[in-house]
Amino acid sequence: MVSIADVAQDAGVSSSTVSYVLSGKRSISPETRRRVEASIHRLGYHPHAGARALASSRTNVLALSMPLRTDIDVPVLMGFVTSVVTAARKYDYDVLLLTNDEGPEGLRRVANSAMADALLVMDVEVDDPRIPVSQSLSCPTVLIGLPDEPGDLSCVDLDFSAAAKRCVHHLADLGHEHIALVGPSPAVYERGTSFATRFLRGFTTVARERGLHASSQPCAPSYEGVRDCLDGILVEQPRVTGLVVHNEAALGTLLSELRNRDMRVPEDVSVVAVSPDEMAANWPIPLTTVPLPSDDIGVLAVEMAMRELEGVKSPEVRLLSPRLTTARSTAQRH
Amino acid sequence: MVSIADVAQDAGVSSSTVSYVLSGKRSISPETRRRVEASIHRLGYHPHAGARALASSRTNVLALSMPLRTDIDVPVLMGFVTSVVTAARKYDYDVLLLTNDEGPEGLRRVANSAMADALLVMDVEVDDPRIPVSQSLSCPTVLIGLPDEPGDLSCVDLDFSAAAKRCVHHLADLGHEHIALVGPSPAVYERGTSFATRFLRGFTTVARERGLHASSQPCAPSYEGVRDCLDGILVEQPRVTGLVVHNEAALGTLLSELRNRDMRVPEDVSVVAVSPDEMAANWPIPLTTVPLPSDDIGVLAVEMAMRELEGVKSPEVRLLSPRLTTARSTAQRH
DNA sequence: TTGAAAGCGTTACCAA
DNA sequence: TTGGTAACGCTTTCAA
Repeated sequence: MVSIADVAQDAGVSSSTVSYVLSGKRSISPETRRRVEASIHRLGYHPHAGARALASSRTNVLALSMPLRTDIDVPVLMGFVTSVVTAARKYDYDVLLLTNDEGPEGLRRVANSAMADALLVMDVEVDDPRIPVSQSLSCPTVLIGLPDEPGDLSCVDLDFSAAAKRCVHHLADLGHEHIALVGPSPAVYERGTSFATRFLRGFTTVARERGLHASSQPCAPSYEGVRDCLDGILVEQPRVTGLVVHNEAALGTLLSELRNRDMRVPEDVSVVAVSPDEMAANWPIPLTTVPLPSDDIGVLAVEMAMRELEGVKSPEVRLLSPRLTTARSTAQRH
Repeated sequence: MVSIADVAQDAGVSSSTVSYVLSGKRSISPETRRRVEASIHRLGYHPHAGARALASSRTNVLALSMPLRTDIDVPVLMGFVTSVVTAARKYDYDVLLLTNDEGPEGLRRVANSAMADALLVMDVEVDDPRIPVSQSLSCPTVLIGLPDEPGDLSCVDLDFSAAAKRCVHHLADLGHEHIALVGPSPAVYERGTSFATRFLRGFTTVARERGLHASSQPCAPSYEGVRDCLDGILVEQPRVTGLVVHNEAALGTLLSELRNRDMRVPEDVSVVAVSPDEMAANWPIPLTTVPLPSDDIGVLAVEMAMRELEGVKSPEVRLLSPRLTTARSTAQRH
């Protein structure tokens, strides 16, 4: 392996000079810099990450803890992951992927053995065991999601309460008086994933404010789940004309089941959905949506981690304002 | 930070002894081992990964290179990723995630800077730029997928040719004489992803052998894509009674579009699909499928990498035999 | 069965 | 603007 010493010898300088050329932490004469860079190139030198980490106590690695579930929407998850990795590279960071099957121990292990400089924790639940562990670790941590007690950990998420409110206002503005929420899978509520609760709360609040008749149903992403959910809604609210869908995985099935029941969108029922950015084109009808900006969230999570690593920023909670893009799936009530 | 020297002092032994207690690379008296382990526990010692990597030239990290596409089926991808991470942990390995937006340079960077011991490359294309790079790296590499020229790299994938054959035989055995293949997105063919071609070839070969009338259409995963694809099939083959679907992302839309056109499954048309393991339950009707065993493939990829790292195994190509599980979506031709 | 000590490749401090 | 040189924390060879 070609080391910094080889480069130094080749360029006729000391190894510390080479190091400084690389890091830019002190000024180097143009001539020296040129020679060093030439040697680096000629010898095909690459710094050794382990040696660097040892000497500088910096790994340039971020650990990303990912849930291991089937009831969560996989494309959304993947959106986070890719945007985190891509954003991290902009800061010359790499990403180590942890899954939750190791439990919170993974975070502890990685932090203790100095494999990563900061921790990103996805899909946090209200009472997530990874939270106390992260807090005990004195390693900068950013949570993607919003637990009840973030303590001094940073959080970033979509403002799901505001998102629900936008959906309800939109339907109310169009004259709908009977609306229903198709929520996430029951399992999501049960394990206390806060975005579900926050969305539901926003939904209920504004529905009441606007004097609407509103109900809500969780919805398993299977065909039966969607069918039962629609049955439930139509029993409780036979006059429903507006649907808010907060369940990306069930959306496709739901739309085709509506058609199956001869409920036309938007003539018979308006549909507004929370949906990943990219999916818009995949539906039979352009959907009015509140996009779930997984890219923005991932990028922001990385940026917040970087700020904390630079020591110039204390932990904070950032909730992104939702946008609502209107399309043909919502219309004035007939 | 508590180091190995601290442990050694606390236990009254040398630091090399502590190291050997940890690695098990030489025998230690029970008494010494006990004392050392007690000290480790008491002081909360954790080995420093960077120092280890520097001294041993082993990182215990695997790099996983992931595509960054929207036309690939995301749940399948995620299946690979999670199974790789989980399997890696069994060998005390962690996984560094690379995306293809950095291009093949990511692999080079990670290997050169000794951030990983081996490379796993997902979703390889026939003429993938990551292949020559990997070959030049003298770093054990396992490809997930099967390129035209694997050279001396290991490969693991489902035997897609055999998978197609099973599907066609199944339909032929049920008496279907006019069948069609709903293939992946055109983009997948265009960029030469070999599984698409291998599947198509298997399909065509057996269809001819069995004397069937067969056609095939690529299919974009959008609603329009599915509609156009079905239109195309019904024009070319109005008498089709059997459909082979090799397009996980389009499957849901396709089923609902069939229903929309009053084509009942399986009464009017039998459907057999290549589909991720877990999805089976999500369809309105239990589907006859050839499961895509992403878990098995991920596990196998890790195992092959481990064998190569142990130096006891030379590169090999492993194609997994497909299973076919029958369900209600395929039936005897009426 | 154990210890001493020489690396591993960088960084960063102290001098010049 | 540069060089010398201690760390950094661990593994492993050589000796005992």
